[in-house]
Amino acid sequence: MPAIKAAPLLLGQHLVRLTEDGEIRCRIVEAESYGGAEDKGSHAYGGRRTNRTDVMFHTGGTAYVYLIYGMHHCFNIVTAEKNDPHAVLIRAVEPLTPRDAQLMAAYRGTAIRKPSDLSGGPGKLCRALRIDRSLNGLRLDQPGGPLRLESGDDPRSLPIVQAARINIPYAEEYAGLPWRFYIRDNPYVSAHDSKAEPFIWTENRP
DNA sequence: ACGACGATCTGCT
DNA sequence: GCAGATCGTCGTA
Repeated sequence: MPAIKAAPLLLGQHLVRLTEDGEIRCRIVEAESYGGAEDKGSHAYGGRRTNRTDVMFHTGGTAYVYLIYGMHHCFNIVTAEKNDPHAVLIRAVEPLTPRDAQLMAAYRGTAIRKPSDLSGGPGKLCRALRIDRSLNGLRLDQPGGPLRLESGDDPRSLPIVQAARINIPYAEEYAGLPWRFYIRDNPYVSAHDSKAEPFIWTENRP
């Protein structure tokens, strides 16, 4: 399905990471859509298919992980059919239990003063969950896999805020589009938008 | 083969 | 609020 439709549906869903230290469970609280070859903000703009963007052309449910600024990883979920490059960038997650939070904090290796320090931001959550490019191209629907997506809260019950995407000034007319979704007032979200109106997701939104 | 730059984060002012 | 880190990727030659 198109990333713009998949992004709000991913809110509340669980992300499960299996490492040698055990399993970490969290739920997605912020997601940003990168939709199709026409999106000037997307790595696959114009249908650009390179070694890096190749997995964006895979079928929905595949992980797209890349390195940014030479030091941070970003994790995306591919959402459409083969050869149609839609993906949703996961921008923030919330640990389900104190034990999950504790393991994530250990992986972060920096002082956690507020919830968003732990996993509020695409690079932070990747560090907190030990996600790197070794997971690029991974299927997220494999039981027992190192990283997987499982059903969690029904997004229809969540107050969802739709706001502009972050940090894509080069995207021209696509830069300001409200293609970022997050759970209202959630402390793990990377950036709140005071002007945006929250809504309850229905079949016809967005 | 080279150079510019990025879907970010951190620490310091 | 802002500079610096740090390297894979991609366009250009």
